[in-house]
Amino acid sequence: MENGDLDRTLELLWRRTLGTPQGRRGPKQRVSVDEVIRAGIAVADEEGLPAFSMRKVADRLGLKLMSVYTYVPGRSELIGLMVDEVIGEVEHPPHEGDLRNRITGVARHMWDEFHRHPWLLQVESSRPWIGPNGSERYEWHLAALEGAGFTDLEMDLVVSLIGDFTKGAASTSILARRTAERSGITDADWWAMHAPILERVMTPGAYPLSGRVGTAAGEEYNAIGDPDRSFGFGLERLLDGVELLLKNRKPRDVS
Amino acid sequence: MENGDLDRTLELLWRRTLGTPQGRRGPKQRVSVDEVIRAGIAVADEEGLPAFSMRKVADRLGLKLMSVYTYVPGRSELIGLMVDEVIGEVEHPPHEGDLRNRITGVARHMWDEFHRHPWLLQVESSRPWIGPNGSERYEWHLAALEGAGFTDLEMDLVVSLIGDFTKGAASTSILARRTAERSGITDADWWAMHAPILERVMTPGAYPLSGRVGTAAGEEYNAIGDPDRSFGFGLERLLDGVELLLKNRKPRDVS
DNA sequence: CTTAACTCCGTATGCCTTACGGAAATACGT
DNA sequence: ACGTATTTCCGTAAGGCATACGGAGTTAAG
Repeated sequence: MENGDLDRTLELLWRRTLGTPQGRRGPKQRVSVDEVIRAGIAVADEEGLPAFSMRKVADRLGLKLMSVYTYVPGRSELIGLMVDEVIGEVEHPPHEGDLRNRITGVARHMWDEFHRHPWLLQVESSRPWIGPNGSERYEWHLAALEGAGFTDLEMDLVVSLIGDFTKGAASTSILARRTAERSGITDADWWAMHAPILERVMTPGAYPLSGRVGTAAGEEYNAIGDPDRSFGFGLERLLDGVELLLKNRKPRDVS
Repeated sequence: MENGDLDRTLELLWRRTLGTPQGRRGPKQRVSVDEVIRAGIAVADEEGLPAFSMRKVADRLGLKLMSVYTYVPGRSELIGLMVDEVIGEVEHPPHEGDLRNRITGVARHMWDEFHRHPWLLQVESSRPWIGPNGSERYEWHLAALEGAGFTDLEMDLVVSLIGDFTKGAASTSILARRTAERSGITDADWWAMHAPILERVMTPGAYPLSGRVGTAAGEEYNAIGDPDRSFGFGLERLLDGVELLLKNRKPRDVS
């Protein structure tokens, strides 16, 4: 990616023309960049990022492979456009209630988004493509915390904390769902296949806690785990911890 | 993967022979399964999982591509073996001190492991291959919580919480590191390339909080973020939250 | 009505996994 | 001692992938 592609991709993201206003000669484009982006999202929704290919996008648009490259510079830039598009899909509702409510809203918003488009978890991006919807998202996250008593730095740290935890939890949840779908094997079947072999191979009594806790969890969940419940439980602990940070400080401010 | 591969892979993981004790005829194997696993780890360490290929493993061993398949059933099974091998690399120290100390130890142990072998984050696995080192790891995680006053179910939930958060935070950290290494561009340079374009494209004053907090964070970190610090900060909040769960219950037990 | 600009796409390069089958090497059974 | 079953190593081929490059055809500007 050289500078030309950077300019080009930011133009596409912000739907603005910065350089030469693009000549009008030559054949009309058969589809629009938006259609390319939406086709890309459809492919990724259905098959995940590893199976996402430029050819499949082309097929879906009725174009041949190489024509797609006249709309977007390349695969990774298209993915950047898809991400920003998807962030803009659902309105960011105004924040309401106390801090606890606000943060819960932010975390669940992310959680739902990951489940709507699981491939978001497979996009490897520090240094994201900065688009209008991503920018609005960060602003919305910060707005949830504004006025609660955090320093600016703490606001950034808390946003990271929510994001990291939600990302980790969602990734567990989505992996479990995808594994079940793709393999066509339930957790119970999977365990039934492993148990007899493992019994022969493990030293009996070697893992007492795992046995006890694993059994308790297995009976409660009827599965290896319950990702929704883990997310809910973790979020409550996390909120307790964040509230405590403010409680421990506020008395000093008052005195 | 059919049942033959499951048996075979569990045999390899636990270094045990379950079925027929394998005949001794034919040419000797030129390398050992352990060498294959170590070669795989070396490739993954250097290039990451997406670039990890059976051919590169073969090259490193002085074998031709297809010979590797006489040692392990396939790519994903080899990755399973690599994961368990890597988990066994560093001893699990006995847990010491109070709950806070113990959980911190567990979380930092995971954090370090992810940084030692970043490709662990790219292994997509609910339903992991169950090997001896992974089993010992789960037992060790639970042992950190045993006796603190959790129910069995809570023990499982707290382990998930630590894991999810650490995974999310480590993934941010490693992505930042890898991006910097691969691109050869610092965060500052990256921002210097974007800023002038974004200024032209964003409505001025559209993102007041982002501007304020982003500037504060940028000045503090001299980078987009400080993943180590985020991890430390998040872990403290999380520990506060987990401790609170016990504090709120213990008085009832006493009364 | 020429020509510049643009779209669409064929081809080629160089990756990847893994199914299949053949050749060579080895040790067991007799 | 010798045939034969077994095993290893590997060549080939099928069916994927991104993208560089250049050519053919289409359209609008001058």
